[in-house]
Amino acid sequence: MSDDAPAGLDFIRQIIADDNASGKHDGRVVTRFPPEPNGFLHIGHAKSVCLNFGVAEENNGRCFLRFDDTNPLKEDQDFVDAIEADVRWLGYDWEDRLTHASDYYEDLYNCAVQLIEAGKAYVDSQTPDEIRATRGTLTEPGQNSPHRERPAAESLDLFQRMRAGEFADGELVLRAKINMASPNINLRDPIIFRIRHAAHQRTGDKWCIYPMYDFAHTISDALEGITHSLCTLEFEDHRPLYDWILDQLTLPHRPRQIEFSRLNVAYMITSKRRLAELIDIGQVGGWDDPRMPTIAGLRRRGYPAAALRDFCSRVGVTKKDHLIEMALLETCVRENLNEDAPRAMAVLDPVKLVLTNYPADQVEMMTAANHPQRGELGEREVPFGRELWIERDDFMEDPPKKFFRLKPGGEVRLRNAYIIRCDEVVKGEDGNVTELRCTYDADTRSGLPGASRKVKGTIHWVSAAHAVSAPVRLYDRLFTVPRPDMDKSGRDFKDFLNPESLQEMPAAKLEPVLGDAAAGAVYQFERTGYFVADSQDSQPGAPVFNRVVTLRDTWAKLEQAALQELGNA
RNA sequence: UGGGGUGUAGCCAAGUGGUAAGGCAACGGGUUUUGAUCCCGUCAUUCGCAGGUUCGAUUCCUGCCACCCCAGCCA
Repeated sequence: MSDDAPAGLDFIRQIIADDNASGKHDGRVVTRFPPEPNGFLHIGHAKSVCLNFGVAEENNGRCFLRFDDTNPLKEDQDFVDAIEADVRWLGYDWEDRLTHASDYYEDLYNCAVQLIEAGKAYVDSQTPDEIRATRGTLTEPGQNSPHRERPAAESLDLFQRMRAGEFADGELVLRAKINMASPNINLRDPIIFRIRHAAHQRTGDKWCIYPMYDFAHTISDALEGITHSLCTLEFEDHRPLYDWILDQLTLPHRPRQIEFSRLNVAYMITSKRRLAELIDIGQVGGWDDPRMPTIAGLRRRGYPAAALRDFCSRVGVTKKDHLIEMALLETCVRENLNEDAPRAMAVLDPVKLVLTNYPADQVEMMTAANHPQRGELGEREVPFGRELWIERDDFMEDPPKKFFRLKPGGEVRLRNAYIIRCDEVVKGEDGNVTELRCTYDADTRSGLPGASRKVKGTIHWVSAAHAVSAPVRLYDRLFTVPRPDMDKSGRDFKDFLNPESLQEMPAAKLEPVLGDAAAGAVYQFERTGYFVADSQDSQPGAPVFNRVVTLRDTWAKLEQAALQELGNA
């Protein structure tokens, strides 16, 4: 995926390489990506997808896409479909290895029976409150359940009747018998099966008892022959339970769990619960809103899958808590898009410019390259006339030093066309510029010898007579602080929403080719950024554009530095 | 004050007993009809802190400090 010189293997790939060298699994590498279908995948999942599928690919191994569907109350087939689409879009293929924890419900039940018969699990009749109250705290041990020593035969009978539907939700629970005094709370007789009279999206009403994560996940790993079960750090203290389960049961294979730190990107949140909340309150349009950190959102935003893969690879895999700067993600996107995106001109915030010495009825077709570095991408004709739209930002009446764009009496090049001079500034009642009256230098048309005359600035434009109008949306970060979910003062993440995360440009004027942009097509609007024709809202001949990312902008940086200077003075 | 983790530049991240890779960012310079791209250069006498072992430590030992995770019949 990356052609960069390999910087040593990350610790997981190192473990795998060592296992391969020692012949631990006869050289087999089997991994799995195990999402719960209770929401859309986000950028953090992308890291896990790339790791699990990537590591398998690199070692001629296999990777399962396994849905961890053990909680019918929260899960939904729509999420299953979305997750499959996202993984596929990211560029990975699970071939025939699409599985579900629910595929193993019968095995899981049998494993539970095995545990009960071995005296390693018991049915507890305590209420949820009692169980919570006797679990102890971080510093105090828990107390044994009064039913802990219930005879195996009795537990077995109760467990069978739990399955048969004789009890209500919460009435009974199956617990592993480990150690209520363990300093690791996960080992204090964890619940492994609970009653839930709820229809499951795959098994329907067949079951009314459902396994808990630790039990289902561990055994699913073993049944699938997973060699390296990669998960995030918060499961680190579940590993003793994972290993305990493997120790008690007769399973065909012994997987190993390895934990790595989850991906955190500044100004983003990756909590499905919180993302769902943003949708509920109407802050965003849905899971695929272009501002969402979901795979679907990033895709709709115009981020290429290859850029996401590159990002995950550049971020690395460690056990360190980190906060990746957005700049890295944006660099990956720009690098990818710069390669292939055809260039075009679009004026986002237009102001009228009239060439007073240009014939009113004349139209010239200007030749423009579709890519400055890749001639093979061809050229196109762009109509030019007496009245043009230019970017409001590209004119300043009283500019600072080093402003290379248009100013009264100043010259600038119109990209792919002529050098012009600004003669007159027309303003409205409110003092805003309504029109710039300029003259063009006929000798300086692009391609003509006179074009070699140097002027400091080049600006983009669109012929007013030929302009296509289209909605353009500018997106910015959803939050105003790097860690909206980690506020020390206890404020809610919603308190940090960026009111300017979406800015609509209703008057944008595009050059004609852009009017035919196909949904999903990405262009570089020269000097402003990369834009994608929205996959949902674009109609044939009537595109709606989303800004993917801005171009790197040295001028904006200078301006900001100047402002900072003023502020400090 | 229990248990489990983690601490290498602004942000990531290699290195794990022999004297600090690489990327992003930043900053300088060159090319440029995108202030884009591209190219060149600069950017840790130092590896959370304090001791110790050693000819020599980011790497080994001891102590301390900081941060993250865990008390769902969620995953």
